[in-house]
Formats: sequence, structure tokens, C-alpha cells
Amino acid sequence: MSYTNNLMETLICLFTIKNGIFQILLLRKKSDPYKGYWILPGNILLDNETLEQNVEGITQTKIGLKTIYKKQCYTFSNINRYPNKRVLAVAYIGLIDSSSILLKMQEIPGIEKKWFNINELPKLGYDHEIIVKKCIERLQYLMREPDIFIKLFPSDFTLPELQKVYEQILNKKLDRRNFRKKIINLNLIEDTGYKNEIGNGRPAKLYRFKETFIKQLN
Amino acid sequence: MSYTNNLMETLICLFTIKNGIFQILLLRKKSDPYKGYWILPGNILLDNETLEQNVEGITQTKIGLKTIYKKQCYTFSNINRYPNKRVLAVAYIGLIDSSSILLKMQEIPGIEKKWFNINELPKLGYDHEIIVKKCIERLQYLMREPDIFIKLFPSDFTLPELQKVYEQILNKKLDRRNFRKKIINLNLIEDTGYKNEIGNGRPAKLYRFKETFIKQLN
DNA sequence: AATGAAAAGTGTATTTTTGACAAAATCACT
DNA sequence: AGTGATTTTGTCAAAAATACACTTTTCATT
Repeated sequence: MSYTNNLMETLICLFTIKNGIFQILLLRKKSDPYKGYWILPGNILLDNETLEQNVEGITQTKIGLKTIYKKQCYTFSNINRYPNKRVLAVAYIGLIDSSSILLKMQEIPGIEKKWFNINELPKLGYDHEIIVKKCIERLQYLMREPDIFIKLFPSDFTLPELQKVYEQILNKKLDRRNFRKKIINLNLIEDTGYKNEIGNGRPAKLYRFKETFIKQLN
Repeated sequence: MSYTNNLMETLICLFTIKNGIFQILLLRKKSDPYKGYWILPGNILLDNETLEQNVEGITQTKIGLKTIYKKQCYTFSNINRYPNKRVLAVAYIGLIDSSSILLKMQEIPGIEKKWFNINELPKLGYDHEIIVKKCIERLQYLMREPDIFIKLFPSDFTLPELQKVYEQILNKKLDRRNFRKKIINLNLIEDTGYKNEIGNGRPAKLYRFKETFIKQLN
């Protein structure tokens, strides 16, 4: 029995809402094992960095993003989760809004990345399917915090959009009137006076977070 | 930069209620560093075991207990949390009832262990004070699950006892009538018909978990 | 201009949960 | 019998969660 080979990796489940759809970022594995499979962005932990620094490294060097909101989720330690080696994984949840993606996410040479609808995931390498599942569960819990959605919609948004997000993440239908009542009663957002002109029916009002709320986040 | 030295340890915050007091189990460190300090029971992770198996090992070989209820809490990775080496720690919360302790906890030669009142902790070695704090926070969250207290009081108990437990863990006063109402409405417990004959004033009724509930736990 | 389709918007009543609050009952002891 | 300590019990109000259906706004079609 030895204890010298416990490699450690961090993995990040980076979630966003793109065009109203709940999505997760995956990378294409370029070499064996699991060559060709899609996997979570990850990194082997170095001696001289914390888990948080390591995750930060993933987002910068493999995803091409600056700081994002992230939260540690769970540490996985099945013996055979990694072939031929013993590697533990610490999974993090990341949240980012889609406009930040457009503005700030850079291409990284040699890395093929893609956003997948959460309901249309490909077959994942390693034990990443289990890890994604766990992170979604934790995210469902995080969504109870009333102001968490600013991570996904920091700028203008409509209430129907927001509701669809909650419905996808929580994986259940919500009543429109009750949802609306709840969000508005939080007193965090205000009507911009503008409307969402896209789409078929009646345009939805655009809301934004109140200045006072955004300030108190910092 | 290398990644061969990331040792991993598990630590367990084992909580109980002894004589109505919220307590945690600590071990005396017998050698440097932190010789003489009290620390959390822990174990270096071996190549061929999962974190859960390792924690199980702690409870058996260092604490002298069979299986207990446990839940992963958080993974700590500060570079300098351990002197001279890089060691990550995965903290687990453990819960046990005091009668199981009396019946089942064995002395382990060479190990000095002691239950401490949570409000009277000694100076802890390493970063264990931070870890205890985090575990208590998580435990406070776990206490929202209505049936968690069976881990601390599986057998007969009185409602005032139970309330004191909640008050200590949540670290706030609760209204007696409202607490009582809430617990009874869970419909998990029943009056035994007996009373707690110890103490000064009016004896409290003894309650127990209903058979039907205990069965559905297995 | 009229019509229909699509989606957003809106209010009320009911139930459930939470919170505040004070008096009576039981026991031990003297 | 009286005192002290502790347990037990109920009601009312406020807040939060739930259920539920029709009207309004826009666009597209005729």
C-alpha cells in the first residue's frame, strides 16, 4: 500500500444560458484514453497551487475566459474512475452569462470546445456523466438563493426568459403568475422601459438589476 | 512545477450530543508538528481506497467505531495548511448518538481521544479550526432535513432535549411552542407513554421514532 | 380593416407555513 | 399546602406558497 500516486484533478461544470437554453461547456478529448469523447474541462493539480487557482487556470488556458463565478461541489474518488492511474477529481460549478461568453471567451489553439444543451449531452468520457449530474443537483440547490440568477443574466432580461431558465434547471414547470410575483417581490430588479422586440407574440418587458443591488455585490 | 506530491488526507468532524451538549471528537497529537495539540481524526489516503473507505478506516482504527453516518463536506487545498508537505484535506461530517458511543466505541492503544463541547474547543493544530467551522456551517444546513436528528437521537428522547440540540447547532434560541409544533407535525415520532424522571421540574414525555419511519430508512 | 395566433401580462382566493405570545399542569422539595 | 423548576398546551396574525383564467399586446394573414 502506498500513497504517492494520488493525482488530483479539478473539473469544472461551466453552465450558461444561451438563447434561452441551459447549456454546459465540454471539450473534445484529442488523445487516448477516451479519444474523441467529450469531457469536462479539467486540469491536474500542481504542487504549488490551490484548487481555486487551478480552476482559474482551466478557465483561462482551456476555456479562454477570465474570472467567473464558481463554487466547489464535490470530490470524487472511485478507484477506477481514471484508467491506469489513480486520479481524484474535485468538481466545481461555474456560471457565466452568455454575453460575457461572446465578449470574452477566446479560442484556444488545439482545443475544441462546444456548448451542449443539457438534455442533449453526448456520451462523456471518464465518469463525467456522474459528475455533471451531481453538479446539476447542487446547482438546483444554489438556485434557491434568490439573487443567484444575476450570474446568468447580469444585464437586461425578460421574466419569461428567466422563468424558462428556472424551469430548465429545476426541471419542472412553474406557474407564470407566481414566478413573476416572487421575482418582483425580491425588489432586486426594475423595469427598463424597453421591450424585447424579438419573437412572435406580445413583446416582453425588459428588466435589469437595480444599481443599489449591484453595488452591494462588490 | 510537479504534480507528484499531492498527498491527500481525510478528516472527520464527528459530532454527538452528550448529556445534552453538542460535542466534537478530537485526538491528541503525539508527535511533531503540533505535538500536544488537539486535532481532528484523519488519515492519509491510500492508492487503493476511496475517500469513503478511508473515512471508514479512521472511525474504525482511530476512533474505535463501526459505521457511522457521514457526509462529505468540503475539500481544503491551501498550500501551507500542512508544514513541509503539500497535503489536501477532504473533510467529512460524522454524526453519532451518545448511546452508540457508550456501547460501541472502543479504546485504541496509543490514541488519546476526547469529546469537547463545541463552545470550549482547545487550540487546534493545522487549519482544523477553519475546517470545524465549515463543517458546522454545513451541519446547520443539514439540520433542515426534518429527519436528520435520528442520527443523534435514535432512541427515546424528550422534546426539550431535542430543542436544546437544535438551539446549540443552529446557535440561536427557538420558540418552544413552535418547535414542538413543527417536530410533532413531521409525524415521525410518537409518545412512548413514559416520562423522563430525571431533573427538577415537571417530567418531560419520552418520544420515539415510529416503526414505520425507521423501516423506511433501510 | 378585420381576424387569428402567439405570447405576455395581470389579480384573487385558499392553503400552508412561520412567528409571536402567556397561562396551566406536573413533579420534587420543604 | 406552598414554592420553585420545568413541561405542556393553543390561538391569532402575518407571510409565503399555491391554484387558477382571462385580457392585452403584438405580428401575420386575409
